[in-house]
Amino acid sequence: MKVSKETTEQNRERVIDTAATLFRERGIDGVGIADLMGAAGLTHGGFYRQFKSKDDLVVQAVKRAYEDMSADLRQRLEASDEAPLVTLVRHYVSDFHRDEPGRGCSLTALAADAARRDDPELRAFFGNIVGNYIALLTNLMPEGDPAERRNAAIAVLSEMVGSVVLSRVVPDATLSHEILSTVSNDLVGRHAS
Amino acid sequence: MKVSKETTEQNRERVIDTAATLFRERGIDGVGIADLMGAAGLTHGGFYRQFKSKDDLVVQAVKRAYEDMSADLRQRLEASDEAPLVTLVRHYVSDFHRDEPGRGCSLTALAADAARRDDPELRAFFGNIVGNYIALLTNLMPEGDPAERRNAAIAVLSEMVGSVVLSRVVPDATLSHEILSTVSNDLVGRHAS
DNA sequence: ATTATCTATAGATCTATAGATAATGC
DNA sequence: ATTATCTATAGATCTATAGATAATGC
Repeated sequence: MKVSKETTEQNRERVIDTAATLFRERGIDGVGIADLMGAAGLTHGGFYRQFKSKDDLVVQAVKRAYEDMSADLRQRLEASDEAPLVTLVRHYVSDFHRDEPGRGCSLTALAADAARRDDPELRAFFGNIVGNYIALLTNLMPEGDPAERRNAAIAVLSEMVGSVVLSRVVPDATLSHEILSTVSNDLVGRHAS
Repeated sequence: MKVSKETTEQNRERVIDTAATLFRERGIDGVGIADLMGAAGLTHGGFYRQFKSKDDLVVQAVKRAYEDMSADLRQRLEASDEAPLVTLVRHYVSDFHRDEPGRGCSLTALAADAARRDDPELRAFFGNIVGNYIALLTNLMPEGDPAERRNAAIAVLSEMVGSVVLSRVVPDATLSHEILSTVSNDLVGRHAS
């Protein structure tokens, strides 16, 4: 039952990847250790040699989710001919993002969950995510002095996050899509360079 | 141990009120039946004479939360001299709302939770909440044709909800407050009549 | 010999039900 | 007699731990 160091590391990485997806899909309380380890092809007993606790995994999974989302975003921005802000908004505020929470932004999938937890490390990392998005959007703002651009970035991030949260809870497909397309067009129209 | 019909009804109402608060504070999975009944001054065995299931209570608690929030909002709008949109935004996008999720809007506290549940009645009611907020905000828009006002309403609601969700997860008090004051000023400045 | 993973289980939850109890309301 | 609430408990989770097992890596 022992396994090579390389396989051990792969197993651990696979558990983190699986958790990053499942937590975003089902919420933190919606994923048990046995569930998770089963989904990663292991049994639950091995978990506590890989991680100190469930909270420990949660932090690592949220970090992984953010890294993956950031890398995906970077690729999309490099591959696109449009203004980066337009590419970002069109991708974030989309039916795709709504329907694929497990591959999407933790701010839409897990922020409300995380806000209720008092784990300082988790909360600090969410603070970093928010700060990084604000910094990114501030840089992408086409006009205004630095303070104006930061304010615009905060407004845009709030609108992006809110629209995805609302679109996910609304069961009527027409209204759900209307929210996303309206916000996407509003942001692109208001801030396109 | 039996109790008068009047007291019975009071007890039931108190359980719903307690649930409306606790679910918003701790999330739906964060409140057990025993917890809830204890907080309402009863024992957990009585729960299933009052409600068909936990899901049944969840729907009623979210409805109660919405009714209470709506009544409070109506009072504030009536009592205020400012433009209703300004009063609404200043109240919704505020440190008070951030710090009192148990008395606030379910869209900020529970929408992400609810989006993961497949209870059609719960989802339908969240759809109604979103639809009602959009209708209210559409009416409060100072200018534009109906389609423009509806689009603006959707954008404003998204920004309101997003700002409160973000402010709650950010542990740094300065950044958290900055998000709320920036969004509040942005919305008031952009849409004040 | 070491150790990654396994099986098994402890102890604490959780939702839900069963049956006892005691006060209301016919 | 009816019934709202109580105590007690079933059965299914959940996080976490203990000890067995078997393959790696010295």
